[in-house]
Amino acid sequence: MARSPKRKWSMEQDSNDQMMVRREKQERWREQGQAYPNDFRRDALAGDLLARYGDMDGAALEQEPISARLAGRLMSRRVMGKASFADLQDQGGRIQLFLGKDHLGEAAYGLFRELDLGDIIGVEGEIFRTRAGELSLRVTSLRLLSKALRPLPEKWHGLSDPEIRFRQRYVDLIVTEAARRTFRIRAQTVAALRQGLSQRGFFEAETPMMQPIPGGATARPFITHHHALDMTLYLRIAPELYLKRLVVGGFEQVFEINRNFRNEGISTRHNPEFTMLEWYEAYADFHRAMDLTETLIRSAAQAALGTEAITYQGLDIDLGRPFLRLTVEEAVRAHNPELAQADLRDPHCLAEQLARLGVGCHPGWGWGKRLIEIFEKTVEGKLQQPTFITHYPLEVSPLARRNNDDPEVTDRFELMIAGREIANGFSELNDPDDQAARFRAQVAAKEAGDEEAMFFDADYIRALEYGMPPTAGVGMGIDRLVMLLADQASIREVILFPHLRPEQA
RNA sequence: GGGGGUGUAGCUCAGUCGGUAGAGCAGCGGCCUUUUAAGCCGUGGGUCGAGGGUUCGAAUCCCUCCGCUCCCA
Repeated sequence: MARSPKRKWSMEQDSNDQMMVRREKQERWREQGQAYPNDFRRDALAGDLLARYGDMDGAALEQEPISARLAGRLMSRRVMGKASFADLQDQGGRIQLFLGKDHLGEAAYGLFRELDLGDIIGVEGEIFRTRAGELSLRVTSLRLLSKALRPLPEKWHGLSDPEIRFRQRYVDLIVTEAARRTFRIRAQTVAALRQGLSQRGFFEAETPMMQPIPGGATARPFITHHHALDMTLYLRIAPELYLKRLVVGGFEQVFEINRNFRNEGISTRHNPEFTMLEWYEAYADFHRAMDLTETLIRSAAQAALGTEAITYQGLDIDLGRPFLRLTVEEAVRAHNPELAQADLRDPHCLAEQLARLGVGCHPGWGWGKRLIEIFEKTVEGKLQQPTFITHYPLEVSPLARRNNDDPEVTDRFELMIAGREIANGFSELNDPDDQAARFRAQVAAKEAGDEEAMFFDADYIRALEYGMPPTAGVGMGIDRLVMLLADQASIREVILFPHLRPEQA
């Protein structure tokens, strides 16, 4: 599969006139002594200085000078002969520097004029307010700490090519404030979820990423090989069966936040590796799981955004109001008025409805699978405000507990927000005999050609035979939740290094 | 897999009817001590994604391929 070489990606030969100039400067810098010093120590961050002294007026600052040592990247420059302004960016923000020949001295001012945008520098000086009123640092000494050999993208428009933004995320993070914000939201979301579970007594576990039998979900796995043991291993598609083994073991409230891998297509909503939160709570049912799901999402929004009223792609979504709760059958009937209640369990009526919708109906599908196909086609995308859809058919819920009143459905829910599945949870199936039967049905489906169907996990059955307490569990897609909170349309915007095709053949 | 968009200087983008490549930022050389998309004067920089075709002549028209991107399945 030969690919045409793309000049902007070639690693070794892509030097240009600007890089030549920077390399010459680097060479001169090397000749002057230690070219990559690491003895500069800062004592402040740009954002902290702005927060702390932003309200202090110029006169007060002159009376009681505050000195600071800052380090960061030179992002812009305004040179006016013997005095200049520049912007320094560090992890806490961006602050303006004032560099006057009088304060800096001839030699250091000369060094400043040699600098290039993107260089990493260390500065020392005093806080003051400019004539225009901007809090700035009057620099009294300056050092080059690391030379930028490559020019930065344009200062005003920044980086707009999405391919370069994802491939060279380091450049994107330097120049795109919105990208930095998205990943701050992500970190705060994960931290809030972790804290919310920890403070309720949940135990954080790490279970295998490489599994001999990939379980806990219906998906095609990645396959790998362990050489020393000469055995096939699968990258996990879910941690579920291991976390429930831990519940058997006595960790009655347990959770994990980690990566899952699914060997499926790539789209604006799918990345081959994605982050999942799963938690399990013994002596709870799916109603309790829905309550906790709701609470955790609210606290994540509050932690990351400071509000529960969000806007997603122009749509106002209120996470503060109680989430709606509807059964699958109620939702399907509401959006398919031509179906009567009795039709919902009638495979023939459902097949006719699928045909009307232009969806093919596989002969192996029972009424439950057919009903879910209709749900996904006619309802799912319309559920904009947070809605729990409950009581999924048994056929599509091989790990969920049967409903007491209606053994054809399970005590399961999915949470839909902005037309997308955000979480999936249920009262866990803890009857080992029922679970074994469900696994056998999955194996039959796999043998009939369903690549996504589950394997039979005998050790998991053995674990259940020791007795698992009645338990509720939830899985929450972190990437999709972050997309929602950060108002991003593509999963690539919320994953630091999304999967892309390789740069060169 | 199907359809739409797109690929031109380091970055962001123009490029008319097919006539041999442009701007801003960045760079380089000057001037300039309160600017903030600083300003002014001067100046270098191009495999127009790749390959093929049509043509006297192709960034432009046609074909194939590659990448990115959006929508649909």
